Amino acid sequence: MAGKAEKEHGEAGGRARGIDRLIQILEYLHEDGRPQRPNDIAVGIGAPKSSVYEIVNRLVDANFLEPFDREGRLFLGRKLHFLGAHYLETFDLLREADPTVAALSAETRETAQLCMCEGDKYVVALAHSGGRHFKISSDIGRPIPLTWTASGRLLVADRSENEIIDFIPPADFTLPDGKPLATRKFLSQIESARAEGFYSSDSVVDDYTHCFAAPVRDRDGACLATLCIVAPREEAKRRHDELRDSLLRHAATLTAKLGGGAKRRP
Amino acid sequence: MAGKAEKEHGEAGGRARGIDRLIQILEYLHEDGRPQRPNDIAVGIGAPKSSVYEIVNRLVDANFLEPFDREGRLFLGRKLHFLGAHYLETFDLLREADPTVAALSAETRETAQLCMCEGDKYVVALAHSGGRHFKISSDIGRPIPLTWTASGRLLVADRSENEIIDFIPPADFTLPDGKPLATRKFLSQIESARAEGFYSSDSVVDDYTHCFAAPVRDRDGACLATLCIVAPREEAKRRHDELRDSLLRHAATLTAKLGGGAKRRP
DNA sequence: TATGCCATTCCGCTATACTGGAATGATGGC
DNA sequence: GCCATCATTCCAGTATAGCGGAATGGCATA
Repeated sequence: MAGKAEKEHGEAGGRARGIDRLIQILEYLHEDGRPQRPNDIAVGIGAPKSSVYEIVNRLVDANFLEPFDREGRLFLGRKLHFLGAHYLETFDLLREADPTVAALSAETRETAQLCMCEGDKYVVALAHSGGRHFKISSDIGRPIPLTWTASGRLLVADRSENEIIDFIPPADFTLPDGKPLATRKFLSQIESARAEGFYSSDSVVDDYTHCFAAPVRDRDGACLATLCIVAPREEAKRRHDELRDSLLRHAATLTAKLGGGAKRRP
Repeated sequence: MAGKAEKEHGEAGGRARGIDRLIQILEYLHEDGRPQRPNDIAVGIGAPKSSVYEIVNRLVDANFLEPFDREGRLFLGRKLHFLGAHYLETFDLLREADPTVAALSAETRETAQLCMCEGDKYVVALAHSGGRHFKISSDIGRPIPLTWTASGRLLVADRSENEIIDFIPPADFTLPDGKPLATRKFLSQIESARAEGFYSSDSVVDDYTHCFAAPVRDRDGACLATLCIVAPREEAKRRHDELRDSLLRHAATLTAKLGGGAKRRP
């Protein structure tokens, strides 16, 4: 589960099994983000065309993929939405969190998200855009280095310094602009996040947003996820305290709903 | 694509391919609705245990399945949520409809849904529960005969009588209580729904709700989906006109949004 | 501790799914 | 119209994925 010795499946070498091809195809479309032809997919994942055509047809039959246009492009299918919705209903954290995220977004009129670790990366698990149609970032489920986000500081804050260094891939200490993030600096930011139970910073992914993050804890006090607000920098500065308070209040409510809130784990 | 000569994949006979097993497993968990052990899944879909264990492990690695408890039960995984969310963003109708469904639900304080055809069946594609926590029906994506629902009348109303009879499997003219639905009656209900641009009736699936449905149309006037309200029968009777008007208004807005030139992005 | 039941893992065999490459079809430029 | 280019489908061979069955492990109850 942890992020160390991750066995690679879609590996090079001999022939691959259908299952792995299937997973590759879905993940590829998800990551690439745009509808593609079977041929493009084959090239994209480096698989034989004949195999991809064969599997893709089966996936269309099952509504895991869906025809997108008349040029033969395909994209993720409706069935995935159905399965995903079912997952949400069953998974306590997200089920409970969804109304909270919606309420926070409605109250602040900014984009609100629930973020989590996925392996050694950060992902947005839920998002509600604020009133303005600024285009919700909406990269739900797209993994990003933990180091790039305010939430990341909180998500790793339960670990010791050594564990953190061990946990985060060295490559992730390079920011999107190519500049390095000093380990020492990162650790001290984490220390501050841990102490405050809150962290906020300008996004390093874009040039115009500021992100506020607060931890959502289980009953052992472990940080399961972060609730966060993404706002234009202007707005974030002007309404800093208001947004922070709103965020902290909702995060506390959600933690309470989950039966959490105790201190640290034993 | 239509619902006639559907080639069966998970069929009996020789050995099955992994892809088909995978799809079977996910659909089985979705339909059964509760977390299961690999062994239960194997029995449930009638597949060899060794195969299911093997595939299930791979699916857990890929987060398509997720450990559910410490007794080894598994359920649909987070990745499915991510893929499903991505589908939603890309699919105009659902992306546009989501705020409408939310608004309708908020305004009426009843459960609101967007329903569509899936092959020759009816499915709920989006749902927002009303204020009360009556437990949202929330069978998102679970196929139901079109004949069982108010929405079904509208969803087939674009077809001729012969086409309808041809389209709907004979078995679906049996209602959940085992009684038959007369073809003639069904057709005349459709005629009425078509004329009114609205249909409402008590649910035949349960004994305490009433369902209001209105069409959402594309620019050619075809019924893409229905917007609907599910309310307790008491409430539905008392607030009948109010709920109908609210529904029709939102359905018209949504139709306008889509007809205004909504297009898919390349 | 012994016993029975069931879930899970292990293992060798072989039917077949995946593949490479070639044939066919579609598209667009000239 | 006639190529050139690329997407898609067809096909036969073989590496291997899926299978059955047997071994192991877990967890009760006696």
